[in-house]
Amino acid sequence: MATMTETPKNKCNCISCELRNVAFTNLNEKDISRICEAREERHYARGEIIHREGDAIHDFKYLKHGLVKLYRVNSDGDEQIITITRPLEFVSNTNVFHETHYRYSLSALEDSDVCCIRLDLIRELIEENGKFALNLISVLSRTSQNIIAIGLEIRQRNLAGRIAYVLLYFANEIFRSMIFDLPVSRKEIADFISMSPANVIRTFSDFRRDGIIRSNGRTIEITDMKKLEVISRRG
Amino acid sequence: MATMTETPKNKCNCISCELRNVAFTNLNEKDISRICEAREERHYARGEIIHREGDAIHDFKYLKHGLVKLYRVNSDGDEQIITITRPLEFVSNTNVFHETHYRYSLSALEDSDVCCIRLDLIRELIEENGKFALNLISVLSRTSQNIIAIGLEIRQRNLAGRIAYVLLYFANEIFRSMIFDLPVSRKEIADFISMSPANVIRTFSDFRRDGIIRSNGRTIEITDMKKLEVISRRG
DNA sequence: CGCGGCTTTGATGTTCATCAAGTAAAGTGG
DNA sequence: CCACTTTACTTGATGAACATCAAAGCCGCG
Repeated sequence: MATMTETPKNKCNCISCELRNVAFTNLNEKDISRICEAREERHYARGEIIHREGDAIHDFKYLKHGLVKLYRVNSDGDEQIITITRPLEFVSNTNVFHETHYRYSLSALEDSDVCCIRLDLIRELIEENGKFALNLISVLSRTSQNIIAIGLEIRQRNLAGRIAYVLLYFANEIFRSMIFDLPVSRKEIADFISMSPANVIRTFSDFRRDGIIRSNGRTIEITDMKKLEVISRRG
Repeated sequence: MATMTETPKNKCNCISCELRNVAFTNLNEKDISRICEAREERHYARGEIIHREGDAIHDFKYLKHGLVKLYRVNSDGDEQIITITRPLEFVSNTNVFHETHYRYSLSALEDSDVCCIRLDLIRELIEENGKFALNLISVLSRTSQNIIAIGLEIRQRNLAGRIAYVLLYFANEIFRSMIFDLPVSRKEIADFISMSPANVIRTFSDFRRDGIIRSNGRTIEITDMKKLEVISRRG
C-alpha cells in the first residue's frame, strides 16, 4: 500500500535534492550519480542513536530530515549536549576529516533521515573538484562555528539567561515559531546548559509565573518575547 | 648591525619553513614560491592586537611563533577569551572561509610572528590542488575541534575544576613544563573560564595553601600534579 | 493497576559574585 | 631616580545564585 512517489525506487533523486545547494555544489551530473550510487539513506526513529563516540568513521553524514543532538557521555554516565540541530545546519561531524573515530555521539530527537556517503568518495571529490572543496570547507566551517558560538553564549550567562537563550534558540533557529514542542526533556536541557535539572525546572516555573511563557508538558509558547530577550541579554 | 642569517633578505625561506609540514603540504616548488611571494610576515609585540572582530578578512593567517589569544568583547566592554594557543595548533581564524569579517579578535600574549597570505591565493590553491585542500580541511577541523573541546571542558567544571583544568592546559599543552610564567593576568583567566577575578585569585590562594602549586606573581610551579588532576576531574 | 521515570516544589547548605579596602607592582612624568 | 598614578593583585565579609536532597504528583507503559 505504499504511496506512489516521484522517485519510486528512492534511488538517485539526488539530482533534485535540496541539499545539493548546500554542501554538494559544483558537481556535474556524473559526480552526482557517483554520490548517488555510493550513498545510503538511513532512517532513525526518535531516540535512536546514529553513532556513538568511539565508533569508527566510515561515512560523511548529512542530516536530510529531522532533528538530532550531538553529545558526549562522561565517566559518571551523564550526558553533555554539545548542540541540537536541524538539516541544512548540520553537516556530518566536525572531526571526520582529521580523526578515525567519532569523538561525540549523535542521536535522533525526532524521526530523522541521514544521508551517508562513503568518506573515501568525498575525499576523492575534494581532490578532483576544487570548487566543491571550497564550498565544503565553507559549510564545515559554519557548522563548527555554530557549535563554538553556542558554547560561548551559554558560558557567558547565568541560569535564567541560559534558559532564555535556549528557548530563543528553539523558537528562532529550530522551530521558527513562538509555539513549539520541546524536543528534549528538562534533564536534557540541563545537560545542554550545564545546570541541574531541578533548577532548569524551577526557572521554567518562574518564567511561567512571570507570564513569559506558557507551558504544558513539552509544549511551550513564548508569550513575552521582549522580556525573554532581555533576560537572555542580561543573564 | 643585523645578525647574518641564512636567508639574508628574509624572503622565500618558505621552502624550509617547518609549517610546511602542517598546513602547506603537497605543494610543489612553484606553488611554494607563489605563496612566498604573496605572503607577508608581521611581527606583533606582546599586547598588540592582530585583528579585531568586525575587521574585513583579507588574509589567511598563520601563527609562526609566539602565543595568542582569541577573544570577543561584549557590549559591556568585558572580554570573553575563546582560546589561547601556540603555533602549529592555530591556523587562521575559524571563519575565514565562510564569512567576510572576523567574528573574534586576536591579540598577542607574547611577541608573535604571523604569516599572512592573501586568502585569494589559498582559495586558488585549494581549487587547483586537491591534496593540499584535503590536508587543509584536516588542519582547520582540528583547530575548530580544539576550541570546541576546551569550551566543553570548561562548561562541565566548577570553579576549582576550571582553574585546575586551565593550569594543566598551560602545563601540558602550552609550555610542556611544570613550571612556567602565566601569559595572562588573573583577570584574563577569569575571562577565559567565565568566573569572577576575585574567585580566580582565591582559588590560586587555596591551591597554594594546599601545596598544589607554588606561585609568585605570574610564575607558577605545579608541585602536586596528582592532586591537581583529581580536582580537574572531580570539579 | 502498579511500577518506574520524568516533573515539580520546598528546604538546606554550598558555591560563587560582588563590594570594599588594602597591598604590591608596574608604568609615567618630572 | 624618585614621586606619582595607575593597574593588578589579594583578602574578608556579605548576599545571591545554584546544587543537592527529599518527598510528592504525574504520566506512560506493561
